[in-house]
Amino acid sequence: MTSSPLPTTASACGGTLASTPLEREEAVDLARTFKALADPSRVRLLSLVAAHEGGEACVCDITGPVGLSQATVSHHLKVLVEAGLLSREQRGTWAFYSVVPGALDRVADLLRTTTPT
Amino acid sequence: MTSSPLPTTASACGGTLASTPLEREEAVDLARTFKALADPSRVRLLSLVAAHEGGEACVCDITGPVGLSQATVSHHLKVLVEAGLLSREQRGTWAFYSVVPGALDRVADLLRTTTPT
DNA sequence: TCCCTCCATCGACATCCGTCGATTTATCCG
DNA sequence: CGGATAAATCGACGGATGTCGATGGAGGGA
Repeated sequence: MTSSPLPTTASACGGTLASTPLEREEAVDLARTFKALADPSRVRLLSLVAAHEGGEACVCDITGPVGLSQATVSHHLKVLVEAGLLSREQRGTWAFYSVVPGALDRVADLLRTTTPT
Repeated sequence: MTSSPLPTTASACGGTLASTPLEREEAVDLARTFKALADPSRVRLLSLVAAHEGGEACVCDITGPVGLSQATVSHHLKVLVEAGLLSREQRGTWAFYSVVPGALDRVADLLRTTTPT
């Protein structure tokens, strides 16, 4: 089981990163998400998928623009999927990736220090 | 100079990660910030400093709770400072670290997909 | 059936990164 | 000055990670 979706521990407690000292486990969860975003290629891939027509893109759509080999792109997309940031849908020969709705916002909420009423 | 503060490129254009395909340089900037957050120890240190009395803490305050050697804590704090997330103030023999106001919120804004009016 | 396209996986390689003990630097106090 | 405390830096080591070419496997079309 490699599934390690977005961290809900801290957010479930209503706490943000800055409000309470995180426990070791919470910190590991949070860092796992940031680790997925901690690579220029992945950040770029994420934005390319998000900005692509229909909000989804297949590997061949983005291999060119990002300037990486197909193997590397596949690898990065897998990392983003396992982080719960992208979702994958197989359609015929193609694999379409799209941003998981609300995923980025959930991460943003954990960082916010000013709690909007 | 190792100073590489928070990325303003994307935010200056009013664009978030998901709105427009990022250029290579913007992606590198963004990833640099995420890289600083991509380690459980650093995430934990950040929250410990933020939650500490007065919003600041010296190295000796947090070395115990985080369970790492003094050298490692110093190293992580330096990374967080260079990422623009923490600030350092020398006071006597002690070095006090505190969260840079608005730094985390600025990162959160880059992730947000729903643009608040 | 045969082949072509799309993509995931594998194996390998170089580099980066987290961690530590030891040392150095800086500051304060008697 | 001399000793003690706080923290940064150094050097080293093991493990994680990004990248690639090559291979494999699944679909679709002629």
